[in-house]
Amino acid sequence: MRESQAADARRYHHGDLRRALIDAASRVLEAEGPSALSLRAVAREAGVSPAAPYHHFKDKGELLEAVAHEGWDLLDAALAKAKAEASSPAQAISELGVAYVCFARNNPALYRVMYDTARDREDLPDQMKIEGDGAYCKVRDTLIEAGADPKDTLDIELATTAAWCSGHGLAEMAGFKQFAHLKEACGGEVEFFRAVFQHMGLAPRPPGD
Amino acid sequence: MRESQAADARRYHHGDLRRALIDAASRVLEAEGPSALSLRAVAREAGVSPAAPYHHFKDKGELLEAVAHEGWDLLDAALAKAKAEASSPAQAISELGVAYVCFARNNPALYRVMYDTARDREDLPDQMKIEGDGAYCKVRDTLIEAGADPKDTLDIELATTAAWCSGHGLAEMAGFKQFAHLKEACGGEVEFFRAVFQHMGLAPRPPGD
DNA sequence: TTGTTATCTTAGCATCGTCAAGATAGCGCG
DNA sequence: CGCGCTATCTTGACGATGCTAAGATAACAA
Repeated sequence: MRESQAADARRYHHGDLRRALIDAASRVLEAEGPSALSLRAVAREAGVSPAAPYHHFKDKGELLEAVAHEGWDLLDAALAKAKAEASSPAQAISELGVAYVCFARNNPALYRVMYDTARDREDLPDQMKIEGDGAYCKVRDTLIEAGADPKDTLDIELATTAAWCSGHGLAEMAGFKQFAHLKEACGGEVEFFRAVFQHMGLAPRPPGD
Repeated sequence: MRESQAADARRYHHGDLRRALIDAASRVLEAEGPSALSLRAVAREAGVSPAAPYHHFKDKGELLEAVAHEGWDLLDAALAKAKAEASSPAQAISELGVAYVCFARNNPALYRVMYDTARDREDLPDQMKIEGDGAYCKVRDTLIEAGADPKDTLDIELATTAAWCSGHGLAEMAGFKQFAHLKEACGGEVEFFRAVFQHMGLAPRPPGD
């Protein structure tokens, strides 16, 4: 019997179509890229009619938002893991950056959807809000742990913004083959990320700051 | 003989439809945003049938590439102007960044098309090529003029890449209203850009580097 | 003038997002 | 158990999109 399944989700005819649609969308996204992510393709992948999604999402954008939301959660988890594994706050900053860019490189289509939907809403997801304990706050906290003055709030916010923008910029650029030879010269993609971050002042600089 | 009109452009029935289509696309883009930029809308704006563009562009992507190309030229000009007006090489670096972000903020839809088409080609336009005298090279030259060691080519390329990524990252983020209060606290949008760049090590740092 | 060829239009195809109306199935209530 | 209610899903349709094929048209070359 299906009634015993976990989660308080709707489970009428299909079971939990909302969940199934998000998963189907993620599958299509990974397999065929963002341009192939049509509502009808998602419905097809989930094995339902083209109009079925409209009983769970207002429109296509709302489905994408749900997919993006999962993406932000994944990114948040990746950053948390990187922070936890760092040996020092100074190292943590650099590792957060590397983890961020690696996430974007490993999930390029999802990363794109995340920012595209954010742009459409002219807003940012909770994970990047100044309040709370999202990814943005993880970066800020790490900067404070690394020695930034927690009392100079403007300076802290600016530094966090600078770090986030740097990571996002590199994440978007890293996909272009223009940088292939630089990655090679650095001895690998991750090493390339580290080297670029050093030039951004995000990696620990040998002499005192 | 091409008749007397200027430009060696095609001018059969319409005159110069290729040119007119690019202009129409730019107009649609500025007026209605990237999501409204359909081939049919552009044809409508130019006053021709929906199939007419296919005699001048292989497909929609090629039209967008043409629009993007003009965008990169505009961006290049904006950077050249900023560099020319800077009072010192160190200032020039910061001013290049500010000019870059301002361009993106003043032409958000165009900026989007520029990078979207570049992503589709998995390549970057000439303006960002390592060779030549495009925008990328302007940044690199300015870094050298500001004191970077021109012999350490890897370091130079990494520094240029870091600068470009920082600018792009800030350009993309600057559109979110999340940062409205930061802009206010800095006393304006441009001042906000400058402040972020300082945290990225792109603005001139008081003590010698 | 005549023929050629580039240019543009008309008509059509498959797909997309979305909606309205009908069918279906699980649930509560008697 | 039976009845109805309502959420869920399907069918069918509309307008719009990217793109193609076939025909009309106008500039050029001879």
